[in-house]
Amino acid sequence: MSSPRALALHDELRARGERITKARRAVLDVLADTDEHLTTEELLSAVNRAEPDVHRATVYRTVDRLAELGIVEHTHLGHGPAVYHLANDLHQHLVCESCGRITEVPMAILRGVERRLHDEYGFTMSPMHFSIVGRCQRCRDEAEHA
Amino acid sequence: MSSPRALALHDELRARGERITKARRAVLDVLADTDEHLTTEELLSAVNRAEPDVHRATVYRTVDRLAELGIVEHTHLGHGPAVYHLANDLHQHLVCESCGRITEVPMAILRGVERRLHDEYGFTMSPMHFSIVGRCQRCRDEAEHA
DNA sequence: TTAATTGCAAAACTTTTGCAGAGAT
DNA sequence: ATCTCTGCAAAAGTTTTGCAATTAA
Repeated sequence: MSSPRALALHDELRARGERITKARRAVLDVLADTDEHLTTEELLSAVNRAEPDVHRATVYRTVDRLAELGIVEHTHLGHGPAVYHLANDLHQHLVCESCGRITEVPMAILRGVERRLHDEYGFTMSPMHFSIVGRCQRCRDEAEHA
Repeated sequence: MSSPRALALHDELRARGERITKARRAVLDVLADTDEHLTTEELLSAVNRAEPDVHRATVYRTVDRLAELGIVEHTHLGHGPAVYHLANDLHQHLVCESCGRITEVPMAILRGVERRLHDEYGFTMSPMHFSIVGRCQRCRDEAEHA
């Protein structure tokens, strides 16, 4: 039931000397199968639908490992737990502090800051780990008409 | 023992109908007295040096209240607890993922992104709540010579 | 075989909450 | 006097860890 995308990841992992277990397979299957950003708790539920015995601690350890390997990334959308997703397709998250809507924007939006931080501060920015908080168009409009 | 800055905040709070208690006084004194960014735990220790009976829960409630009033802000530097500081003097934090060094840069650095997010996405950015993670000059140099 | 990985249970860590009493205005 | 705020204790929510057993390679 693993998608082609998941299968490719299995191969990559094996090539890097990692073991493919039923827990890891299930985690990768879930992540490869969705565009959502999942908390560990959501990930656990989804994994448990396929593999009821996989333990919460294993999910934590698995995403940690996958993160070290650069295969998953996590992001903080706000307070509360981090959300995980596959590491391809990097993008930046805008979170509306009013309605919670999440908008994904290309990393290119940050190129200017990236350049300035590098030139003026010698600081090399990593792909954004945190979201940008603010207010979306719709909520802004609503606020104006109030 | 309250600094002039702290005293001004007492006045502001009273003017806004808030009560000045020994816990709140202590919290404000600590925050007004440092340029550091403190976790609640650090804040608690500092507060307890002056007021040993002030409880952890009260510190949480106090910073929450002060945040609602716009008097303090908190920022996430990385994983782990948030850090609190007085709300004036807004700046953006760069955190080096290698050595942990924190660099403060003026918010102006983000003006370009702010503009693009507004123009292209109708999104109004709030003063940055999250830090920018990356690698500082020194760690970058060290990595190159290895 | 054997070293990595897991399940479990327990703990660690951060934050929140209900409630009765203390305290600021 | 009134109503906010506090201390306490307990719980809730998230993540980590030690260890023995399992399992992929």
